[in-house]
Amino acid sequence: MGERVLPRAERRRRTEGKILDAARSLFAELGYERTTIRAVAKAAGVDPALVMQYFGNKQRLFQQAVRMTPPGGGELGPEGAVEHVLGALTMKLGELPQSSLAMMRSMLTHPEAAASAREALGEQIERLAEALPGEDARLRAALMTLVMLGITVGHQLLEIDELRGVPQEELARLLRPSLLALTGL
Amino acid sequence: MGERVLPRAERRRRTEGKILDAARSLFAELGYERTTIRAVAKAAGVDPALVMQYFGNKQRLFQQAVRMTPPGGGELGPEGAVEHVLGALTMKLGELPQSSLAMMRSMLTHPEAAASAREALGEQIERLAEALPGEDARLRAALMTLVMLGITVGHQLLEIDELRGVPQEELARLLRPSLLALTGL
DNA sequence: GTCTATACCGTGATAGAC
DNA sequence: GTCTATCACGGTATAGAC
Repeated sequence: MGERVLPRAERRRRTEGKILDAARSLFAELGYERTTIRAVAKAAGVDPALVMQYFGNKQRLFQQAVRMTPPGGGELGPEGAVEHVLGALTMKLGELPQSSLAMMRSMLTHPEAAASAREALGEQIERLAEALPGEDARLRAALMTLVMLGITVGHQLLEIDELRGVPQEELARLLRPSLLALTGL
Repeated sequence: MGERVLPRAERRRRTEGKILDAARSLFAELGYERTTIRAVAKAAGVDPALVMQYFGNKQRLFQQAVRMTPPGGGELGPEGAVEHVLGALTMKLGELPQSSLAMMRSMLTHPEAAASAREALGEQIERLAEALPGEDARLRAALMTLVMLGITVGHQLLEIDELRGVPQEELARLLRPSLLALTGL
């Protein structure tokens, strides 16, 4: 036989991609427990058993779906750190990668998501701490990170009324003095 | 027959109490989905079907377990509002009522818990907004509330390393200027 | 009235048929 | 390489024992 138009490796890769896209979307919307393998398969247009075949179990499907390359941060002073943190807000409403939303959505109820969240937050805390002066830089960095976590959770996941439709620049403007106060200057 | 030592109404009340205590504890630790009726029943020392008999379904058991009387707040100015918000931190580590933790634990993955959380946060936002000046009092109040939500989630539920063992007074000291900056003074 | 036993359906997971 | 059969577990409904 001649060369196939779509080599099996390529075909497999595309199918995996469809499954992961569907999984990210459902995990982000429903969280780990309420997302069923069967629903992911249906959304991806494949057989449920195929999902198991590819990813082994639900847990590994989740891991693959939320896998993220943490953006490496450069060097910056306290003010730069504040702007960097606020920058997360300036992504427009389509915004945060679905993988982040999926991880956050499940971080309080799924142990694996909690571990991923702790790790991701820990990295951000460490990066921020390097830009802050003083003994308690890590503690202040942790508080800054959790402040933004609270805003993001309330805005993106809980969809608190008071924040609906508020432009991100407005949020950044209101939060900036608050975060600066946490830098310890 | 003479008077019963434990009238059935009293006996029933105690059984319900045991079930609700067990439910609160498990919901707070595991969240809604991972908490099973069977596990609640076992922890309470009763038959699983009895839980159904009393509460109808898991959803209503959850509602009863997280039911809380919101503390009515008095009148206060912006500084008083900040201290009031910070006061939530000063509860010692045993701390937040388990009903609150149960609600927060599930608020991102269980629709009913999300509704309860939105309602509870909305009440606090409204109370804070009354103490703040300016056009955007409600927005500022929402941000203050979400700031505290982020800290609480990171501290109590995610158990972020950097906050472990930090005295609540220290947290309050670091956060006070940040919250004051949000009052819009 | 209070509680127990049992059965049904959906979900994650495994083994094996086509 | 894809799908079916089957199992264990959890939410739920019902029957009936005490």
